[in-house]
Amino acid sequence: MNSCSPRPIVVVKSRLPSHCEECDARHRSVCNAIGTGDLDRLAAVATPRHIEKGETFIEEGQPAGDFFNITAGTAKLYKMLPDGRQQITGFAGVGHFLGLAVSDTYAFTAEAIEPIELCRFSRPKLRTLLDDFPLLEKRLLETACNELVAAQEQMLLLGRKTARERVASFLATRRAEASLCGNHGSTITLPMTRTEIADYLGLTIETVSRTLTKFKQEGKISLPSRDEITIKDPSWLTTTATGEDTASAFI
Amino acid sequence: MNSCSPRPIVVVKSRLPSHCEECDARHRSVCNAIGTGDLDRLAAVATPRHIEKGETFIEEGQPAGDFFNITAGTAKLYKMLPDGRQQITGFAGVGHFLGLAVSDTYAFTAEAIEPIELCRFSRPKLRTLLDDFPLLEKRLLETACNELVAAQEQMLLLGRKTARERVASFLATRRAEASLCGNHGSTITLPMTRTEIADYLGLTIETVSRTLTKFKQEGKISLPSRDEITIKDPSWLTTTATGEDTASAFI
DNA sequence: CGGGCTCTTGATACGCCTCAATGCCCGTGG
DNA sequence: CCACGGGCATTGAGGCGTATCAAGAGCCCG
Repeated sequence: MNSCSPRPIVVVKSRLPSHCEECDARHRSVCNAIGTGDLDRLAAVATPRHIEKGETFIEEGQPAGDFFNITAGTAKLYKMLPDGRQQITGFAGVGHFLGLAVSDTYAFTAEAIEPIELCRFSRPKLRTLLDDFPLLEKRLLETACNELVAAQEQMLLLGRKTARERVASFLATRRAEASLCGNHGSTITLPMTRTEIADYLGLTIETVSRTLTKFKQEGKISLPSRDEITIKDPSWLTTTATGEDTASAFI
Repeated sequence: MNSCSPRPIVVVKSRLPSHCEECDARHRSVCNAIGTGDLDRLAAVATPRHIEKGETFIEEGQPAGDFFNITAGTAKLYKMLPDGRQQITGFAGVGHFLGLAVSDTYAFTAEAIEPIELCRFSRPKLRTLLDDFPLLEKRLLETACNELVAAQEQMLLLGRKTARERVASFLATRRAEASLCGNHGSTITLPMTRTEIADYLGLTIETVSRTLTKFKQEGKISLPSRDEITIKDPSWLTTTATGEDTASAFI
């Protein structure tokens, strides 16, 4: 869920297996469970691959044979209904590990919204790795738990929040993630379109757009460009995200 | 998420630590990662406890010191907004393991909607157990992944499904879970109230009630009692749950 | 047989969706 | 350099689905 790719996007050279030590994902991914001395073991079972923007590399319902670790770029993860409605369940950035489903088919589709570099692991190869590095399994459990917490937060958003609260929550989360990545400025850069934001928040593109316009008119944000948003009032954002601003005093 | 407690509820005698082998959760929980010969090790670190209906045993935001394994009854897991709106993120039944959050505070509240029997593990004690039984950690990762898949499915429901589809999905899921527990009848028993169903589906109690009434009028279900629902047309249920019944031909 | 609870049903309001048009940005080619 | 076109975003008008507010019905239990 943490998409920390630098902007503007520069050409990223494909990472060879032997380059695990200099990988951008090295320190923010589960890979950090493996000591530098054993990195060649990891590199031996990881196949690097490049994914174009718009290309899907995991498809819902298809046999789940591989796992992926993103080393550059961002993907959207989504589920679809037969009539085409879709729900984005999350965005996967650098360091994100994908394909954890125990089931034999993938539960969601993953599509690149920026050019992606990733490492592919086959199921049996990952298994041997897990057997040799118990710490790796611990790290996977940790990340799964963190994603579970994020999923519950998203359920609260989708089930109970208003459009205003959803958009504010989205901006607050994006800003918090940017901070984690070392970017403490008040301007956030969005790799996704309005449509993708809408599909993530359970809204329509028009509602997202109208809500952002309203925030701008209220002086809380500004929109320097299509993919940039400047937060002018951070504390307002967090209170709006949870509805505290409209909540009348509750005794 | 699997609540398989028999109805009507009979008095369940508190399970002493040494009784792990005859525990109802023994074979459907992570406990099955521990061989029968080592059960005394498990029993030694598990503190059995009884929870009354309506009592909470995990509170959102409180320090996360313990883990729980439910051996009888059902709990609702929910998050709340400052103004009182709440979203139930899941129901935890027999065999469900709770408290997996890596963070130092709980991410949700757990409240018994039926009388509950559970085993409590302190954080350090679970850690030693995990170190001694690597298989247990594998099982925890499996269950976390399964919950993640369920959470994504619920996000699709909350973000993109209509009230009709939500209620149909809920009934379909409940029926599937009952089947897993050996109950293959077409009547499902609900341990939760209409309000709780509404808070789980992101709806109001009135909408849930109206939708069920409509399904009854259409001859798809019948409502023998307050907490029982008979599915008269299972295939209709699954198509309605995904919107296939209203989806016009998409070329 | 009443009291309190949950559930059901009805009337109305409102937030978001839908449909449709316009505007903006940017790459392309004359 | 500017006209053109395509994609994406914004804005507007109107409709629909679900929420809200308000009774009334059914059920359980004393």
